[in-house]
Amino acid sequence: MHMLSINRIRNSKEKVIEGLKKRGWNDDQLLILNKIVELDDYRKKVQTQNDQLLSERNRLSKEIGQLYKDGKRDEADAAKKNVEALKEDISANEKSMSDFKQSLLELLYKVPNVPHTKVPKGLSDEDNVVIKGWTGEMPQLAEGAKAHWDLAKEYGILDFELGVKITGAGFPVFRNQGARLQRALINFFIDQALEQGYEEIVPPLLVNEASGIGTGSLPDKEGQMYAIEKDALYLIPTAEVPVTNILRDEMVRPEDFPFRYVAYTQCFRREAGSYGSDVKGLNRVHQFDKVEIVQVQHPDKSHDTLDEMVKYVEGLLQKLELPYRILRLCGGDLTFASALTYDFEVFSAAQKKWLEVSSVSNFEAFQANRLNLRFKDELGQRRMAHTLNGSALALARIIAALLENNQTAEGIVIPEVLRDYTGFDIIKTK
RNA sequence: GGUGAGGUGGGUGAGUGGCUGAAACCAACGGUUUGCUAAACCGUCGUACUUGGAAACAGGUACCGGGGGUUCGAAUCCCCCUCUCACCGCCA
Repeated sequence: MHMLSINRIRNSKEKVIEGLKKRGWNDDQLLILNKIVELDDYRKKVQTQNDQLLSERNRLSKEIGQLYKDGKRDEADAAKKNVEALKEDISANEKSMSDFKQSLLELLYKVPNVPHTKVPKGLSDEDNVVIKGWTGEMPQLAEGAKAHWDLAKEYGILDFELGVKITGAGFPVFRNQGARLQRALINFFIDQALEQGYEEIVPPLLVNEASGIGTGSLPDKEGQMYAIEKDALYLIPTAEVPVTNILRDEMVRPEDFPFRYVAYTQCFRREAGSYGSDVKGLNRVHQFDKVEIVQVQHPDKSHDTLDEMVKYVEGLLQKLELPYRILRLCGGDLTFASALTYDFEVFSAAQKKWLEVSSVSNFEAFQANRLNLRFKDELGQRRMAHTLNGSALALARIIAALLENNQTAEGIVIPEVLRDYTGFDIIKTK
């Protein structure tokens, strides 16, 4: 879990409260904020006290050294007794300080990011606001149009059963033109990002614990990540994890803003507990491909950057000629770390369903607090950088929509922009 | 997997119990000099927490890979962990 800085809770409590209410926090839950400040007050008090004791100990120790040099053994031994008394107090203080810190952290980890003022109130996805709906034509499918899992079979491009045999449910096997379509999309997305000036990254797919904590993927309560216990490593659920950690524990130069990274990776999600029609076919799988964009930006500019990223993702969907809509997530649907998130959904015509294909978020300083990602501003003050990321895009569901929307009597038509990448313009049966 | 050597500030690298928050050099920043550039010279130059202060700043504490221990006192001694490097083994 990421966290809010205590100072933010101290200094702008009203705004924090207002924001958390948007997430549906009630008065009882809000009491946590008071407890946090209270605990921190205690911590400060104890620390100040302890620092004085340590200061005293240091002073006496120096004296003892001097006394020994001067050959005044008796006086030195007497002074030692004094220090020993101090030591008991010190260790008691330290114990209570670490207890305070522990409880403080436990509380802090429960507090999600404060939603941006633009975030609408609401408890569930029903309260998300469509800020841009689809006004164009919807795909006109012939009678008997098939869902992508049936098309997959018919054209021999995607095999779910084979995946079950090799690994288990949720690990589809792409083959033939399906495999090539997948690779074409990856290259198309990366090339598009490169044109925008993103730096391409090929990160590790396994991360250590520190990286998992840095982006808030750990501690992993829901068991969302695949863990390799023997080596204390985790399979990444998204490229966000390794890529955002590039700048963990760094003090960056403000003139280097924005940092812009694009990374294609496979993503692994246990999706524990999910079931039903939502998980059919490519709608939700344990392993999928995704091209992710990550930016690290100056706090004053991060929301402009968010808008820019939203526009960029929108452009991708336009080029793929997919019907899409953009949603601004309400407080209740916002992820724990996000201050403002836009979701992109494409219409998958045969399922008659909107499928989420991208989520673009500004985490503001929430992640940076945990990542310890800072910069020195014009005044020499240290400040937390803002982090943002977005899928651009997640492949599995894009393929689902492409297959369904572009099916014709002749075969599945490949969008214009992808043809140079696929090397064919239609998927046909053998 | 085996053996050996190491992790010190942005970098290189001194430092084997008190005078070391840490030499020196490099980089960086500010300044002097200069027609400009370079050079030279002078100065500044870690982070976190905390106390006082509106602030500039001043004080205190902690930090030399991480954790624990010995000691009046630890970068320095002891234990555990971890990472890096080298060589060997295995291997895409």
